[in-house]
Amino acid sequence: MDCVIFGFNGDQIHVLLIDRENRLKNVISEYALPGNLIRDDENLDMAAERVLKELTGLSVIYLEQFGAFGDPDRIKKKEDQPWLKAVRSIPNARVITVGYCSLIRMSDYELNPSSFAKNAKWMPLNSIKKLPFDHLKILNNSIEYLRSNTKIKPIGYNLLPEKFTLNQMQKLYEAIFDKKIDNRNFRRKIINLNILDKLGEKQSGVAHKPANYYKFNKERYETYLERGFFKFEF
Amino acid sequence: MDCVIFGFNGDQIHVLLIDRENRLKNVISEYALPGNLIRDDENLDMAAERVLKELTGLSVIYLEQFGAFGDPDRIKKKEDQPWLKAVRSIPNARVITVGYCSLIRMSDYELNPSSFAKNAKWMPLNSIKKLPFDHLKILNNSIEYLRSNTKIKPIGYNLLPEKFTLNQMQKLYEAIFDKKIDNRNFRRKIINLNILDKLGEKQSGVAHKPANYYKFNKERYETYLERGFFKFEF
DNA sequence: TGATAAAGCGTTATCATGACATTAAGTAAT
DNA sequence: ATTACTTAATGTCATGATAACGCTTTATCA
Repeated sequence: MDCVIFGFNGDQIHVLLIDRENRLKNVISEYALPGNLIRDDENLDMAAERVLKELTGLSVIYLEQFGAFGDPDRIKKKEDQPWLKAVRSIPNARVITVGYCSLIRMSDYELNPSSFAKNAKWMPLNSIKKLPFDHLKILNNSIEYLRSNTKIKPIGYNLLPEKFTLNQMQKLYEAIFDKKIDNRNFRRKIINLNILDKLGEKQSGVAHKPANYYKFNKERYETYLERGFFKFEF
Repeated sequence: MDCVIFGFNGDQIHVLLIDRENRLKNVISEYALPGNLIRDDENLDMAAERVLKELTGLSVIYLEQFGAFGDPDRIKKKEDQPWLKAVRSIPNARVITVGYCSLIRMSDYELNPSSFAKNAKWMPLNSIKKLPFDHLKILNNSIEYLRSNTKIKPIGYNLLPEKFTLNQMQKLYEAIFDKKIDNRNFRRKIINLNILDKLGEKQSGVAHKPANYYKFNKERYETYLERGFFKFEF
């Protein structure tokens, strides 16, 4: 069970990683996706929730399964052995993992790592070049999943602040798809979905024309999702 | 590891099931998705291929993973116990399964079931109301996967006969989406994809205007897939 | 030779898309 | 008070895709 948690801070996509360092047992500092074994009495969704909570302190997140990974040699890299020996009762047992991912707004969640993981931290997606096991592959698959999913349903509901400006939302899309989007076309498309409410409020204290705040209309957003709808691209 | 193999006979979608009957060990006749345990030395894709081959005799099929299933009680149904006791060394061990699916043309494959499964047979999708374990859930998930996938890439390449008429192809789409499609619009859209070659040949022996045969142009079809493309609906 | 059955063609109105430039509304500096 | 600066916000047009729809063609069969 491994979790890929994407966070957005208004500018960049980040991924939540934990440090597996364990000095007592001679495991050097290294960041990895939060993951652990599944227990016999829980289903996969529950396991994902529990593992994430235990390792990072995060809870009440909607997690989605995006794939299973089971190369026999995924835990055979030399540098991963000390950690396996330190924490697993059968260090070299075959392990198949199921990947779960989620999107959250970074500012909403305080990170409360348990003692198991010495640290949990946000890493900018672009700066992640190396991860233990097959975590890089898992991460890449989750990004692919995220992107293709975003084409099917509008995101942002779990990712943007309660109230936000259209330009913030646009930046989120630009971050996910890693490209510029025309702002007039973006606005037209989003507005026409009719799932946002324009609040009376405006930004204040900014040295330029203040933007209007919007929020998701929960009811219409959910109706929209239920209907199933497609073609959501830029 | 469970496999959902969809077949098309020109009219209806079928699913490949195996009969788990085992008289020696007191297991009564019942059809299930072909599935078995994963071995320690194979990856998931290989396991899916092997399991399918062993249970049904089918090989060289492109299998795609569509999900993992792991409710703790998925193997706890009373009526599934005799079979588990008959074939598993630890009958009540927790089992998580990974689902793979594929599409084939029924006429291409002779079914050569091994001794393990007394019989493999094609069942019309619509007539499947009950399956052991959580196989019904797995089947439903695979259909969902199939449909949403079909929106992203044109199918038929693995499913239609070598040469086929546009109306056959349309029937395939109608079967998958379970709805009528306007034939003029269907033709226009498919033709414009430019991945089919019109053969000179026509049907013969039919009591009406004979249809032209088409076939996939492998090269253009693959170029098309590589580019990645979206919006394939009716 | 006429009935029947499916194949196959073409038009039109509507809608979504992408490309593109200017004005509006605030703060900050002088 | 004026000007500079920065981001928000808006409108149009040409193009391409889509859905809805009716009629003609080509074969077999009676």
